[in-house]
Amino acid sequence: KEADCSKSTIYVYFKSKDEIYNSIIYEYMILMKQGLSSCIALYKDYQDCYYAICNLLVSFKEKNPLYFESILGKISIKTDDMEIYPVLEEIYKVGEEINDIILYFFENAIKSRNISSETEPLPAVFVFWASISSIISIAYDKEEYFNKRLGMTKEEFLHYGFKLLLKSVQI
Amino acid sequence: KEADCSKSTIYVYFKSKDEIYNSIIYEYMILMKQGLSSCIALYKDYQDCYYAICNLLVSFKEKNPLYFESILGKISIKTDDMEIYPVLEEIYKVGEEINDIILYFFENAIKSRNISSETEPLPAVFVFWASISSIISIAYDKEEYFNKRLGMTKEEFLHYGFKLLLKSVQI
Amino acid sequence: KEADCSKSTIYVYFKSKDEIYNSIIYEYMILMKQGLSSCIALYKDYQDCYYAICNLLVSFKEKNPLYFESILGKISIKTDDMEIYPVLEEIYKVGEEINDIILYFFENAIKSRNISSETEPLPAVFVFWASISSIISIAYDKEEYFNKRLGMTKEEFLHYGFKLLLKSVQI
Amino acid sequence: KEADCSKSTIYVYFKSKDEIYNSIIYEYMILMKQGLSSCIALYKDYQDCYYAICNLLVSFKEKNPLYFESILGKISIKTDDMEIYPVLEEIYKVGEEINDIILYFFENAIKSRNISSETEPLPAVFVFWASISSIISIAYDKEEYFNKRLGMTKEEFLHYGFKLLLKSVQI
DNA sequence: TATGAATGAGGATTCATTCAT
DNA sequence: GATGAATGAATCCTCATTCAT
Repeated sequence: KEADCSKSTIYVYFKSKDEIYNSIIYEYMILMKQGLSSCIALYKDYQDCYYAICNLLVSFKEKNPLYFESILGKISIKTDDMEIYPVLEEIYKVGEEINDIILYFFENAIKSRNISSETEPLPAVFVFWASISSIISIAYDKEEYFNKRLGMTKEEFLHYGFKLLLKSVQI
Repeated sequence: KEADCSKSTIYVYFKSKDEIYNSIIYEYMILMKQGLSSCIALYKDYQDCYYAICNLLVSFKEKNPLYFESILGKISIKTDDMEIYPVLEEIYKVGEEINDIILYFFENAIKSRNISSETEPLPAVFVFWASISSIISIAYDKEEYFNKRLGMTKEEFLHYGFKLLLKSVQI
Repeated sequence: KEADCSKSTIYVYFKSKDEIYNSIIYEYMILMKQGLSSCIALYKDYQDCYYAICNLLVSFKEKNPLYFESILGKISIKTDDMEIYPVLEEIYKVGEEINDIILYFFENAIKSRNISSETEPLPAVFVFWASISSIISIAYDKEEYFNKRLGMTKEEFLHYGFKLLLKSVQI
Repeated sequence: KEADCSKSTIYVYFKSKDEIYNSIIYEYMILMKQGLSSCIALYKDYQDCYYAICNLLVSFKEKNPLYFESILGKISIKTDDMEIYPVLEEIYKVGEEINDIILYFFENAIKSRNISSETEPLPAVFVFWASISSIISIAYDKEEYFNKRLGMTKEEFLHYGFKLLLKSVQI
């Protein structure tokens, strides 16, 4: 409806529903990568950068609630369907690039002695990736509950969560 | 097949597929609650207890990969369907009890000065809940990738993730 | 419509359209085999038997014009789909049995010196099978034309064709 | 693709898929007629001519396996669609001309006392037409089976079939 | 003349659910 | 209480055809 065209027209541009889905994921991942690059480029202070990245993810959840988890879930996944849907290969590549950006953030913060040198940067990338995205998801899903039981707005909860996580690697 | 009865017979006991699904979730949540209670009861050292809880969640993912996320997602959620499916009310209640158990763990660890008194226990419950479950999920989903790129087994990655998280609240 | 049930009901009994199609073919082939057996059993004179077989085929075309060619086409064909549709295996077997019946007819007629001993019975089975079925098909398809241009009824044409064919092996 | 034009362009030259199909058939029928004329002109010996015609048909099957049956099936068919697709009228005419060529072959062979004077040439045209084309079709469709069960190559089977058929009219 | 873009109508298939017995 | 039989509604997808340019 939004594209103002009939169902059959979609099939002129995409081979199957799977391809539509993968293409959407791919587009969002490209945006995600660009957003992350900007964060790294703009914020030199590691804390500013960290929160900028967190907020970027929040804005993705805000704009694409339905695809948020899918986007993150597609990172670092190889499948046999890659031969059928070449876009999956592209998705994998952007996923790697996204990982590399976060990895760069950790390595830099270790070098500048802002986060503990004990931190193994590569696994930490995935621990943070998983934790942050999951915190964002529950902040949205359980917003009402958090208002009532915790007396916290979604934003307050998110900030608390991001801060707590960061402590795990801070000196 | 496993229940050794026909599809129609299921409808004698459950109103709909949704109700079946919710009932399964409910059963698993009861088991989860019992498991958590046991952890709290058995392990007096806060670290032992923490890892016991983590391992409990891992064993749930192992046994019920398909329901793992659903179980955790259903905690602390109120919906309009509660009037249609009374089991949702029960799910909510067990969810609260599960939260209370984890909360008790945090409060105790704060009292015994094992974890930082700055930690706000109630929001921390949710941050940990979200992070641990998400780390477990990606450990299983991206196992192959972690083996290759990180040179880590699933178990090593999980232990690293759990340890890192705990640091966020440790003194 | 004829089965007085909805499309979905069909899928309770058959896995796919292919399976429906193959099952129909199979049923007709069983009938064909039974019909041929009866001919062989009933008619001891080779000419009587030959025409009885021809007429049997005509009656099949009459009753199942749409499947007639398919039935004959499925004889002696092996395909990779046999693993997917077990009924294809059955179709192949009945096809072989049908071939054996016709083969028996030829061998007997050779033994009884009614048809030429030069005739190689096995290839002859297929030549006759192909020719007779094709003659029947055109007799029905071009009936109107034959009426006008040849001044022959369908039945006259068929009889002429069958007789002509038989001459090819007669002493 | 082969015509190096877009799908829509086809519709400039043809009204519908049916018309494309009929036009292809028509072209092949013209070729068939020319081929048959050549056979008649080139081979004066009736046997040489007969086998030349058979081989011509085989080469048509070889080159256009998908259209072979259609080409032969369209001969001597009148339909109501003739008003919609004028090419069907043309197809009918060439069909008649093809019939006349074969008819001429039979009449000549009867005159020259090479084939039996009992043979009614006009119906024989159709019996041979049907039989030869059907033998060719099964030779291709069941080639593998014939190799195994009959120990015959496609070519051997075809030659055997053509020879057998000819016996039906030989003196 | 040529075509890019679009699509309606249909077709195969699935699946949660119902209901008479 | 248990179930065999049935199905409506939806979903993914195809394809011959149209039409504005």
